[in-house]
Amino acid sequence: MSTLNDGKKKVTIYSVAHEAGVSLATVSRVINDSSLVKEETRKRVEEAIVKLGYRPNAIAQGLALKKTTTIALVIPDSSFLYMGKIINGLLDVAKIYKYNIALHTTSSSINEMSEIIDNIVKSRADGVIVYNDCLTEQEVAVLNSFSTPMVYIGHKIKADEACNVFVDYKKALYELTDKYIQEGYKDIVLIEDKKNPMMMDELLQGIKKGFKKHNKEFAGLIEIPDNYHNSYDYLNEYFKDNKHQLVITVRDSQAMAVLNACTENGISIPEETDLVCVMDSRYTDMVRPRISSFFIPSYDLGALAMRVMTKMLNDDEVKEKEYQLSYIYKNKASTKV
Amino acid sequence: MSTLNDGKKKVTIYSVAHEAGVSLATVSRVINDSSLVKEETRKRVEEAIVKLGYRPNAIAQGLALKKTTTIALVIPDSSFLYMGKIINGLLDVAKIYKYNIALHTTSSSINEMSEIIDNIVKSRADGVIVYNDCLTEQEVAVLNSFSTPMVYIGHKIKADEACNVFVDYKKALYELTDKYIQEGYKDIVLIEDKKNPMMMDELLQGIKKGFKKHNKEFAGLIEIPDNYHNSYDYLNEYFKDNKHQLVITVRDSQAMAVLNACTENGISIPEETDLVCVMDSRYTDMVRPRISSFFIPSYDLGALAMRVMTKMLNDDEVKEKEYQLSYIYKNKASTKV
DNA sequence: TTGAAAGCGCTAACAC
DNA sequence: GTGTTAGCGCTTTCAA
Repeated sequence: MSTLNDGKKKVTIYSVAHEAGVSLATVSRVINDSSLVKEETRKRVEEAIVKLGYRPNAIAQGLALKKTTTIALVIPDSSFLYMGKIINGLLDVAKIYKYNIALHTTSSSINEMSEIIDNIVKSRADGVIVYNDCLTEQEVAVLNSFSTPMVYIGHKIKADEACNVFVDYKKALYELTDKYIQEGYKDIVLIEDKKNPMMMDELLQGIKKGFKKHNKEFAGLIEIPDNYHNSYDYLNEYFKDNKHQLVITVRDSQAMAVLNACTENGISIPEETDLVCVMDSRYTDMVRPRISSFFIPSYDLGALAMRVMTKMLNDDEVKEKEYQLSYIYKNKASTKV
Repeated sequence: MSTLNDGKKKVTIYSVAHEAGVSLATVSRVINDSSLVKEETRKRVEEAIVKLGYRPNAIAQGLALKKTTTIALVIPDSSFLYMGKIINGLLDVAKIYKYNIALHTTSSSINEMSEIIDNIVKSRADGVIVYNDCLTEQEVAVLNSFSTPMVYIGHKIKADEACNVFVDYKKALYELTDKYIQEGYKDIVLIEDKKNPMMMDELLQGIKKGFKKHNKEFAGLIEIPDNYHNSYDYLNEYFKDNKHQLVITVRDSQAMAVLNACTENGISIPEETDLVCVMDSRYTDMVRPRISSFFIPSYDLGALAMRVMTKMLNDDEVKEKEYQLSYIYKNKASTKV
């Protein structure tokens, strides 16, 4: 009977103004908490708003104010297990500051990346938060030319306009390597992770530095296929003829592939081989033996990134550009040292 | 020296029109691929666009066209491991149709949920894709009153205006239960997952139906604490005095908790107890023994949801409202049957 | 304390 | 083919 919610009633600021018998300017003042509105008028307007079920149109506000209160987030399309915590951190503080998050994922195609940038620019996001390798210098330049504030998660970047939120993986691996060499370990290998080239680079640097300190040279980088099943098959063959004192992997799935391949080839962990997974995940605690790993504060990485972003958006000049968070090494059952 | 990228040059459709010596209407026609533009003019405009680095302002377009080409996605803030694949599927087809995704996560607080809805309405998303339990009927009603197209992922909902994309978990569990009872199993238990009440309900219905078929009554629902560590501790105690023929869990972490707790209490899987994890994940293949599970087509669930959404946005009337995807049972090393 | 009016950048009739 | 103009829904001076 009633036509209240029937058709697509478009309630605008005009409808409210009309209903309340005021001008649209006054309504605008009310919804923006401007103080210069008589209490009585405010009440009338608020009633009209409720009565009509009015919600300000953020798009129109965006046009008028030249800001969208949305932040673009660019992440790789692969591992949501790791990105998940970052996203949670990010969204939690985005909520506090009333920012929306537009999610963009990158697959490897380079062509596609410029489309994403284009998209972000068109959508006039107030800022961009980018994970690691996702952007090239060129793309950063495009963003900069539109003076879009940017924060990088995961590693340091040189771009003038960008802030960085990161963990010092180089240091982590340096310390680990150093410790192991001091314990007399000689045969240390690192399993490559093709999905994280930048991070790999840092890890390698850390290990090399550790070796150099002891006047040795690192030559233990092992390339394996991409996904779990392929890499497991590969390693299953590999460990038929090879054995190492310490194996370091980047992600949990690689560590588990090593664990399974070793076990099935009669190499016991940690008795014969120590195993360390750089990036912690809950699953490293679920397998047996539990896998030693670094706790990476992913949630905080995300939360901090967003916090820094709001800072850039509000303060004109952000003094601090680099924010380093620290890891914690968790010694578990897969290592003797 | 040059001021090209220096200040925040705001290049609008006017700048381009001026640069090309045409009216803004013509520029609009060019960027919208309207055919009625002389080739020569088009070229001139395109050059001006490149020269000035012009990108249409999606916000202004949104205002003029009354659509934003963004879809709001509402998911629980917990497991990105499972949501990850759904998101990937969703984003892949969103890219094809040039839609943006605004990500919203819900924590349990009810208060907060209405804020999210408010936010979505204000942002004038063209549509909303919601995972499972995330919305109450009331909230659906609000969305409907703004005639926002909606698709639900994960289970059937009765809302008139919404489409559903789902997997029939009830049937899956019914079949599983039936098979096991036929094999003579009597002592079957289901571990509760508090994070997925709706899904739990379906699973329970399926099991009960299976029991009823054999004139039995199911009474094996086990409540355990929420996260992995607590539930592992709990189960470690539990399996000191208990043993079952078949244990069913919802997620991989629960299955692994059961696996570890059983093993550490001398209950061997699958010799003494069969273990099934309903929701497949790569990790169920990484532990030993590999855990039997259902393959859930998460990626397709996401992709289909987005596809259905574009359909709703383009066709006025969508005939098909329910889209069922099928699971595949994967019999692995944790089960004898 | 309130209202009138000029944008914000773009699309879409409607003219020419 | 191309230009003119009236919105889209809101914010924000500037007057009153």
